[in-house]
Amino acid sequence: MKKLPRSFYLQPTLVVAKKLLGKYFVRKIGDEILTGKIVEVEAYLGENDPASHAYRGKTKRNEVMFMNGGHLYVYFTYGMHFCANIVTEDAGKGRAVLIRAVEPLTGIELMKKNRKRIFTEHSLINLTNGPAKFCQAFGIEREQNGTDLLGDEICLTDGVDIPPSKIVATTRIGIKNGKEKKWRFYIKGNPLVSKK
DNA sequence: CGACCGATTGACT
DNA sequence: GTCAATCGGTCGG
Repeated sequence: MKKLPRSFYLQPTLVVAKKLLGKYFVRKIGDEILTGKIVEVEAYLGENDPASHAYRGKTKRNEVMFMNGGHLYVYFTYGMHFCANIVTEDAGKGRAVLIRAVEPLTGIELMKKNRKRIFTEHSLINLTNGPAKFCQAFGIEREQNGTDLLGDEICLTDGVDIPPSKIVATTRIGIKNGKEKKWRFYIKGNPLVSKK
């Protein structure tokens, strides 16, 4: 599986968001390799987007969003959860794509261990079908904020091709401002897409 | 400095 | 369906 080059992340954010569907998110923890196929994302367009953390400019919290594309922006919210974003475009833009859900492929036992909830049955639905669940399963916390996705710890690789007819565009979840924009994308019919 | 609230989740009526 | 958990960022006084 080929690692995505820097140039992939420097494309326009909405293009990257759609192309991220079907790509593999790879996270190395010691000898274990966790892999998940990205099935749901949301785009946040920096200074033009009132829902984005970068809307009011660069701060200590969101400075990673203003690095050049191909870095990981991790933020803490609701006093207990982490969410992970893929930074896009050139430095200074403050744009990123939130990973909302992935389909577990490898390292599933470790993902289960990382999640507090106990998974008895065959169903893996609740393992990674939400932005904070995905972070928990993949062990992504404050420490991973700013990680370069061209390094060894975390990277993205070519996954499977998703034809445009399988991509659904709809409004984003859990925000108040800018909620009319259809900047949430997911793979049609995939059972791991988060619901609401 | 204090009040409010969030790119959420899971437990409970 | 409702709601608490839990804390750091942001905004108003």
